[in-house]
Amino acid sequence: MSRYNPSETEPGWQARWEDAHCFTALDADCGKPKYYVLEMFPYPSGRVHMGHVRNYSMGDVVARFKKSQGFNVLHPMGWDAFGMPAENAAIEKKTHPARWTHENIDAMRGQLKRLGLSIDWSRELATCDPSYYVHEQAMFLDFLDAGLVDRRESIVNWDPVDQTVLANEQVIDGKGWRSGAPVEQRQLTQWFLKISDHAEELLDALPDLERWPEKVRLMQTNWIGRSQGLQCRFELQQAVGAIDALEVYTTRPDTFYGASFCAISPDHPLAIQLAEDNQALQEFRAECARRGTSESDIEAGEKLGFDTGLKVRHPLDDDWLLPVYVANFVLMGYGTGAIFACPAHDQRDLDFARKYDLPVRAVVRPKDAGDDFTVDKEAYTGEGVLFNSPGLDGLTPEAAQEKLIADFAADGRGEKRINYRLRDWGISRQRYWGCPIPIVHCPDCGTVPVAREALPVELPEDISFDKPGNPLDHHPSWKHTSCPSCGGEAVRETDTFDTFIDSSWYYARFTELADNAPTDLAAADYWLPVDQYIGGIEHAILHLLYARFYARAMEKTGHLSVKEPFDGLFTQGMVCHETYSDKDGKWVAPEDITRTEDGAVLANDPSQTISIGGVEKMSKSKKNVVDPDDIIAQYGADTARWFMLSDSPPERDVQWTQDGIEGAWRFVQRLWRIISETGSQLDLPASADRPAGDDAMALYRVTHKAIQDVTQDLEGLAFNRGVARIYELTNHIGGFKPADDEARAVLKQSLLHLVHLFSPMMPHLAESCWALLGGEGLVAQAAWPQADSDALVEDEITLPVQINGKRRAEISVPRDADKGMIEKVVMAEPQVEKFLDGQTVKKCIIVPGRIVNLVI
RNA sequence: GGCCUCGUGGUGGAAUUGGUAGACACAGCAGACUUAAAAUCUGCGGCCUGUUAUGGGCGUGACGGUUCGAGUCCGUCCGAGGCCA
Repeated sequence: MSRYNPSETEPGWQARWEDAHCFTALDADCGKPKYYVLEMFPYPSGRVHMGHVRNYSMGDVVARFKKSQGFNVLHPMGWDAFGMPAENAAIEKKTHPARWTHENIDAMRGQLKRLGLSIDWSRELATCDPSYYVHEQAMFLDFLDAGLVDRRESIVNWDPVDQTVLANEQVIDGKGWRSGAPVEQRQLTQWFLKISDHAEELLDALPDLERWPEKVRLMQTNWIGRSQGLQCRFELQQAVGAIDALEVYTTRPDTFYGASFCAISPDHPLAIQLAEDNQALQEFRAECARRGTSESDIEAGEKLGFDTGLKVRHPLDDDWLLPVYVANFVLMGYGTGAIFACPAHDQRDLDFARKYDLPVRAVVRPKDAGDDFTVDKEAYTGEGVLFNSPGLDGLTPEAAQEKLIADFAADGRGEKRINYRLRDWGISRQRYWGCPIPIVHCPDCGTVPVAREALPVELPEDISFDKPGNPLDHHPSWKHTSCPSCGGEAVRETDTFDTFIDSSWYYARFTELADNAPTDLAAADYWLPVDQYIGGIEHAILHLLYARFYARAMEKTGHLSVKEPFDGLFTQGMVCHETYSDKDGKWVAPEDITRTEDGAVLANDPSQTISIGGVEKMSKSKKNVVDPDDIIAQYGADTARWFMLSDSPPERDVQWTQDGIEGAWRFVQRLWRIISETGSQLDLPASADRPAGDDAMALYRVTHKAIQDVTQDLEGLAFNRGVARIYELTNHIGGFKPADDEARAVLKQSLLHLVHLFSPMMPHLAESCWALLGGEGLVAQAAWPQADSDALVEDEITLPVQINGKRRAEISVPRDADKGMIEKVVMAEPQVEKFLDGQTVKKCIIVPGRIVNLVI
């Protein structure tokens, strides 16, 4: 008996699939329902990692399963090919970003092909290819015409290491999401996409995304951050130039009578004006800029204030004057950049008030507290009732807010405002390796769009990375051009797009690689929305929110008919591995160690003990990575895929272990052994009919139960459960001894079904087994088996019998037995009699088909 | 600090969604085959008890509650993780 050798069989089957064009998506008129499976496309870093293997294995199971079920499946692959690492490689390795990227793509395409994924490679695309980004540039001009684009000066997050601007979403804990460097504040002219105009729409549509994880919808809800409040004027006691009042936005107008001071952002026009002839305030503003203004910085950092000496009148009491501070915790980008502070009911305000010795007056008290309620070091933000507030006492904060907003609106002193935390999306990046922004700056005409017939604006190839900053800006000739409007001398925009733009529409591009438009509407209408999108949870906010916005922008400009690009979303967990470190604390790779009974030692020097650390996400920096190529070479793609899908639920993290991969490998061999040994003795046609013999019928039942369960599991993306069902079926088949030809024919059919059921997970092994059993054609093209669910209904069923909720016996009754009959059988059961011990049954609960419970 | 998710054997995890807890797998132990090992096959396996059996008690982070019945629903607490602060 020969072992199954994946390195011999797998490339052969991959060639067969390719020759048969198995995975080429058909046209809309093929007569089949469509199904679009998409996994988040990879960045071409050069190597496929285990996270990719898991992600693409899951997508491939869905694609193969749906294809087998008769759908016209679209399962494409492409490359998120612009971005910083290519430029870093250019600097470090002196290779051109384009060359580095294309070499990486070639290497990774080979790796993905070795995994045996059912991808329609005819639709492959790379975002760095001018044939892709030409459409991105054209759409940008469309967006410009449609009023979706803005260009303005703004304070931006500046990454001093990457020398580029970052969106708020790309700043994590005050640091650049890629470089990890502390982010600085700078004033720059930037291009923006007006995503904040769509904040309400993006928020309102979330509940309809029923096939999205609740968690992702919640994260987006929080990110969009809707708040409702009052905007009103606080009159300045004395005007400063043209400024005679502060426009204040507050979500807590109910706390007006607890007002202690007003605070404005360091970037507020009033602060800027006052600073003109105030050296101390100038220094204070500089200090705030240096400290950063990301929300978490401010929350964690010290609250700083600068007393302007100005006073404003309280909106509810002309005689009540409040001091005006410039404060670092007030953001110009949120609301109006000016707040009134009620220290008793806001922790930041309280910290500030205690520091600068300002009054603290409580106006909301817990329901069971008295009017002597005060606040010391912790602001009271809970529910309660108002007090110390003439005309509002006794109301809940919510009721008081509504009343005040209504009152202010009625006499024109203020208005209700809905605010969103979501900011416009700054898309300018001072980088070379990105899509050029198709704009020309003319000294006479201003910013002028590049003529459509002149697109694409291609990146120059001859560039140098000798200087920091943007190579496009340093290029000797590229940026010099003529104005599309007046024909005079002008310069090109040297910024390129944020790469999140590239990934915001690739799902639409896959539906048809049209030559002269971003999308072919008919194709896009047919395929979109994506039926199942699969990727990492780390993209819950950035990519998924941008893509949702972009689909709306494309819809508005006539490039799409749908607003929501992804009907079903699944976020898979990470691949983790134990970490190892030597006595100096340096990370050690798994292949360099040997496990011992009580720990681990260095493989090439067993005298060196290695300490075993926690199980963490595979990462190069911790060296706890396993290379998919090594695994494929040793065990084959099927084994790697099977292991990635077994055991752990797909949304959770999975731990890569040597035992686990070997277990999967043994199962591959076991399947091959059972099928080839048993199959070779079954020299007769398979029978799909219900058999007469008891043993054969039992096997038939088990097989059809497995078909039913696996189908359901794959439908629900519960790959680990499907795997368990396949193990179960294999165990049954492995132990089955056919007594006659009928049983042999059923066994043969069971084997074929078994092969079919595991084929989405282990497609190569399945083809080998299918061929060996004499299955027709390729499994990859065979129709998914139908469960004979009628056969699963047993005539006799086993019911557990509980007495006072504890299981005491089991009875066997006909499936359709009525309650009276069940009760009779229960009472006749010796075990039951023993436990009843003559006591009377007070109540007899019978749930047909489920359980019997006697209460005594 | 707020919101959300999750706590089940030595381990990863099942549990028809309120109805026999621990499927399936990994690791382990015992046996068969073998000169031996590997591979393979068979069996055992939550904990305690001991009248060795189709027995009893306990058992899904902790404590309460609802229910004939709770891993599942509710409340409080403890712990882990995530998001927003």
